[in-house]
Amino acid sequence: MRTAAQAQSASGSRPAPDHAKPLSFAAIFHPSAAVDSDRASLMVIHNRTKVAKRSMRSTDILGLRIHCSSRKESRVSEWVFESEFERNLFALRQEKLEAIAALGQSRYPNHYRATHTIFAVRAQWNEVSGEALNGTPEQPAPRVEISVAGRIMAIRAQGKAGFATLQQGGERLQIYVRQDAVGEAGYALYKLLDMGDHVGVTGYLFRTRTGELTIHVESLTFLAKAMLALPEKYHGLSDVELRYRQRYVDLFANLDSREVFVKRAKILRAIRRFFDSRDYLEVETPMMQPIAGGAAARPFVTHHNALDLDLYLRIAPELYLKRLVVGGLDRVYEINRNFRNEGVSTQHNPEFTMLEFYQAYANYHDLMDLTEELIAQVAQEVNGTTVVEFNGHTIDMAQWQRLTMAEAVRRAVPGADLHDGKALYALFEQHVEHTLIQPTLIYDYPTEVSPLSKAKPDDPAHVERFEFFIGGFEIGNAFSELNDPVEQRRRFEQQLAAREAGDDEAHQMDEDYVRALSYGLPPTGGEGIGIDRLTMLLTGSRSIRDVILFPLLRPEKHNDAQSGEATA
RNA sequence: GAGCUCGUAGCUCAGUCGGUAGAGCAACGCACUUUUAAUGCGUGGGUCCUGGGUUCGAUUCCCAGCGAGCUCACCA
Repeated sequence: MRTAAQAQSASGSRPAPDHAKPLSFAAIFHPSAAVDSDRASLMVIHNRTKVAKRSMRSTDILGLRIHCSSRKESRVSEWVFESEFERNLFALRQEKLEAIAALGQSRYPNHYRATHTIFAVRAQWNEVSGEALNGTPEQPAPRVEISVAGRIMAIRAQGKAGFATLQQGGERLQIYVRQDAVGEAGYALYKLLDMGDHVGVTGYLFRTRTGELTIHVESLTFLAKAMLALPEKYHGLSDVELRYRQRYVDLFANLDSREVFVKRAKILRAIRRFFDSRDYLEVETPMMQPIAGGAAARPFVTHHNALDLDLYLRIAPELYLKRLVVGGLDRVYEINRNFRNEGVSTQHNPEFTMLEFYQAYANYHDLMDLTEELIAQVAQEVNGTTVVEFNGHTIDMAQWQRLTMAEAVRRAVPGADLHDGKALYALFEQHVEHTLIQPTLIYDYPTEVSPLSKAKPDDPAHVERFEFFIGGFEIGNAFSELNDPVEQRRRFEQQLAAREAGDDEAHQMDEDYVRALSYGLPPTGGEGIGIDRLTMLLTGSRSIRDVILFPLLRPEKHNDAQSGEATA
């Protein structure tokens, strides 16, 4: 209901109401969608006294109801505004916007041309002294004229002058606005500004008596208004649910949060550089697949209407990437989303980002070397060091340990039976995995637990497979790929039997994949690395939701509609 | 899916041994031309998550629901 209304108003096609209705968000945001007198009535809410405000809640103004607090009659507003406080604030800011327009400023200007980003200003003048910038009364320094734009994150007015802090590009810079420099209209504009507003300023750089680099503003341009209140300026937004649901607020209110996603982008860039420089080809394979293969997991199902075809969101790109190697793309990698219809936790999100790469003529030993190099190099590029702090541990992403699974289990569980593959793997998961804080490669997995891996030539009980662990959880999984089509078909048939026995995570038969292998897959090594988890490590984030911009949450329910039905 | 914890102003948090609530920031008004969590004085703002129960009375106690966090299980 909410989304439909918003979509309609956003498209501008919503017809004007044919009779007076409670003032809606759409009406405020798209004045053309509201009758003119709706706007006029907004203007009335000015200089309210307590008495005036109270009476306004239940009184018609100009024959139109404002409904400041009549929640049940104003459902659309109810969806948008959290409270009467917000509703009033929005209306008040709307008036300020009109007052700003009356000063000759555009309400929502189309552009602003700054000469510098705040980052650039800091880069160039952060170390320049106050003497050099300000000069002396006898010998003033030549002025550094610049203009920057940003969001107001702090504002302090003091009579006929004031300071504000602009934030842009994750950096902050103070501005100083005084009436005798910007004029009466300019200062009137300054006084109409609120925390969260966007402005552009032109002026010259100086340092205050406390030494802070500041723009002495000579021209102030209004750019956009914040119609809602910002989070508390000292603590920021700390409610984790709000941070995830309203990431747009989290990102500008908590610069640490922003930094995580900047780093995430750097990680992706570093990975691409790493593989590009080794002649890997970046590819994109289907996210919607008729058969969800390449991993053991429950898929999401969707439907293509025109083809009347059920499709699965992919649980892995693996089988398509190996088809490409059959096709002669010897080195391929893909960084993209996988979808698994399973639980959520601090380490699991239903959609997550996976790097997978395949290299013809390589085996798992080659991939071990490549992995250690990749992780160390990415850490170095992103953090400038290979050492990270994670969950109270100091981890060096360049110091690796390699152990066979049998050896790892033997150390943790003396006297354990190392010959039963499934039991060995269970012991590993139970006793070893969470202890692998420092980067560790575990190799030579039991064949029983590795259906897609190639057996060791001299030891059919083990396969050429490794996983690697950092911070106590798995980051990647790699093996020499099974490329015998007869063996592959046999394993699919085993999976099919398991599926019929009720295992809905067992692989489906993929005839076309077997056919691809039948054309000849060269000996190939392949690996998958969880990008979200790697990002957690490199940013010190303890939850996967802290490294995913919009993690999956249950939609918020608005209680008056829901609870009414529930109790009926 | 199970267990534990949490839900009070826009935000960050107190508090009520059961008698319908407070602070700081934010907002509004006034003062203030080098402040920076500006300051001073004043004002407004709350279905204390929702529903039910116990009670003279529930934001507080009990039950259920919704949402979130953590841990465990499955999984990467």
